This record gives sequence, C-alpha cells and structure tokens, in this order.
Amino acid sequence: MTVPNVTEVAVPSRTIGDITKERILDAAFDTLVDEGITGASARAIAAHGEFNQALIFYHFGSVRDLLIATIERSSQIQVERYRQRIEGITDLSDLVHVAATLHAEDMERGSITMVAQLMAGAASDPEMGHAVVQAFQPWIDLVETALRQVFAGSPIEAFLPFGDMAYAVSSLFLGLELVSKLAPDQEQDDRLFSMMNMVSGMLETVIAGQPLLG
Amino acid sequence: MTVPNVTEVAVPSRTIGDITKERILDAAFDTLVDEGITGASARAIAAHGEFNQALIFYHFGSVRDLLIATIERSSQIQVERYRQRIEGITDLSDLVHVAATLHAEDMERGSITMVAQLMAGAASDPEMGHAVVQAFQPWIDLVETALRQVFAGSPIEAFLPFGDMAYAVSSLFLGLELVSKLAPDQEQDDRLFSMMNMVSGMLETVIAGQPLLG
DNA sequence: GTCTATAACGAGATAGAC
DNA sequence: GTCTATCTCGTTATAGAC
Repeated sequence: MTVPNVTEVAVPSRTIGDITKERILDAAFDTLVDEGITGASARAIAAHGEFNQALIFYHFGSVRDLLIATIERSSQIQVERYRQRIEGITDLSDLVHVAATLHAEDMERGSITMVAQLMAGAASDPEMGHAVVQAFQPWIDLVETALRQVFAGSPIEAFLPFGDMAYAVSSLFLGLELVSKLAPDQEQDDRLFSMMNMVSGMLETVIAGQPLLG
Repeated sequence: MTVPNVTEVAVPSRTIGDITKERILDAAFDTLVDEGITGASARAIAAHGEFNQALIFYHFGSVRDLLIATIERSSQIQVERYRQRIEGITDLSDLVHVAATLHAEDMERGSITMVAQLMAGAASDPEMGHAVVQAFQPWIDLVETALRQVFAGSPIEAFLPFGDMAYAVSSLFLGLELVSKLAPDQEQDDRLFSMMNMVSGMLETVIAGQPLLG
C-alpha cells in the first residue's frame, strides 16, 4: 500500500474502481441475504446491483473470492456497529434487551444471516471455510466482551468460562437466524427474549445470594 | 393404500423400486452431509450412491423433491433414534451428558448438519422452506420432551416456558453443528458441554434452595 | 425399472471492442 | 474500467432403447 503524498492529495483518493468494488460487495451481500448461498450466482449478484456481470471477475477474480471479500468486509463493519451498541452495558438484563433489539434489526439487515449462509456454503470448500471461520471470530469476540462487561465484579466472575459461553451464544444466534429467516415468527422471538430476560433475572437474584423461590 | 391379502403375502412386500428409492435417499443424505447444499447436485448424489443419474428424476421427479423427501425421512428416523436415547432420563446432568454424546455422534452421522444445510438452502425457496420447517418441528418437540422430563416435579416446573426453551436449545444445536462442521474442534465442544454441565449443576443447587456460593 | 444419449439452460469465466 | 459476445462446462430434466 502506497502512502499518498500529502502535498499532492489532501483526501484519501477513492478511485472510480473502488466505488465499483463497493457496489459489487453491497450487491453480493444483498443477494446472499435475499437469495441465500444457492442463489448467489454472478448473474444474480450483477442483477441485484444493476451492473455488468463481467465486473465481478475483473474486480474480484471469481465469485468465490467475491463472497469471501463480502463476509470479511461486512463482518468487520457490522461487528463495529454492534460493538458501539453494547458499549457501556454493565447490566445483564440490559444486555438481553440490546441482544433482542440487535437480533430484530439483523433479521432486517441480514449480517448474521449472511454469515450463516456462507457457513453452510463453505461446508465443501475448506479454503472458504477458513475465511468464514476467520470472519466469525470477531462476532464471538464481541459476545465475549459483552459477557465480560456484565459479569465484571460479580462474585461468580472468576468461575465463568467466558470464551466458551461466547462460542455457545454466538452459535445460538447463528442457528436462531437460520430458523427465524425460514419461519419468521415475531411472537416466537419475543417469547424467546422474554425467556432470556426471565433467566437473567433469576441469575441476578441467585448471584445476589437471595433464594430463587419465595 | 391397498392392504395385501394375508393369505397371499405374509410380509409387507418391498418392491425393487422401493429399495432403489431408499438407495437414492441414502445417497442424497450422504451427499448433503459431505458436500453441503451447494454440492448436492443430481450428478453428485448419483455418484455417491453409484447409480444412474436419471433414476433420481424417475423416482422423485426433481432434485428438490428428492431433498425434501430426504429431510422428511431422515428427520423421522433420527428423531426416533434420539428419542429412545433420552427415554428415562430424569436428571438434568444426565441429559447434558446424553446431549453431549448425541452431538458428538451427530457430527459423524450428520442428521442435524443435513437439517442446517437444507435450512440454508431453503432460504430462497418458500415451498422447500415450509418442508424444512415441518421436518425441524419433531426435533424441537424432542427437546421439549427431554426438558419436561428432567424438570418434572421441580418447584420451578410451573414457571418454565418449555416450548420456548426447546426452540432455543434446538437452534443452539443447529448453529453449533454448522460451526463445528466448519471448524472441527473436539476440545471446544468438550469445553462447551463441561460448561453446560457446570450450569446444570448450579441450577440443581439453586433449585434445591441452597446458596450458589459458599 | 434402469440405462444411454441428449436437449435446454444457467453457471463461471474470458476475449476483445470501446 | 466497463461493455458485448462468447466459450466451456455442469446443471436439471427428458426421450427412448432395453
């Protein structure tokens, strides 16, 4: 990467090619969310973004490399978005509430759906599998950060395996979006998070040393 | 359906066609597990089962209808298998142990992996989506049965939303197999279930009315 | 019921004009 | 950097011999 001379270029110059690349990446994302991995062909992506099919191969070499670039880019962007949303959350019940909101948002936006789709698609492609796993890691890390925040200072903090918990919670959301996308049921999701809320309430009660029943 | 005359046919007759149909269904299952939804073409399935590609269309009409028949059949069979394994389990920690075993087995066998793959593949196909959701329901019901068993007689039994819990747990396993298949990590899975074991132990302690810490 | 052969089409990818 | 045109291959699916 060359650093532009400041006297020459004041703002980081975005070439027209960069703009096209982003258009293609956006279209690939949209296609993955709308049509799934089986529908994410070069033709379908080009139709979604209303550009020429050949541009995909000019800019990314192959559809597969485009999809890999797509998950890398959007994971990075979306994780950063979500990270801002969990910042400052120190209460478990607040975290559950934010999680419910983010899940609902993501059902529209599709960033986790896209991860699930690429994960399924990478099943027979080790190289792509590696890229997808790499892109999924920041999501797990994000969850771990959130969990550590809300359990900081708790008497059980020292006993909790945050890494494993984050792995489980991330997988849960992955599976959840897979199912939710297939059978959209807002009420089911509402009940799910109200259950999580109940569990978090019980947990807070127990941690405080109070009896659960009474 | 005609009932065969007992004097004529002693055992329910399986035509040679039925046997072929099962071969095709088995091959479709194997292909889905090994190659994923993107690799489950008519040719690939035929190669897996070492039969002629045209048989798929003769017996099932289309690849899609074959895949739908596949998930219907194997979900039914596998859920029945698993149901036998959770029979008589009344202890939460025993359930966790069985769940860990079944998860490990399924990583080899692939019945849940197959559901995850078809779920991803059905994203852009409402009709297939419906079939997959239908096939997933018995899994959720199975989990609900297991949960009801271990919480039967517990003082918190009346407060627990078993249906929602089953939905969540099923989704968790779905996501888990999706990730595990992509990045096989036996140690991670071991830690996961040891965590679940810890949680179930904590839960039993709390339900018994004893303090969690001390 | 199973085979071979092939039609009809969509896929990824490239060449070459602009 | 973007376009049209096209190649090649794999795909679903069918026709017709056996």
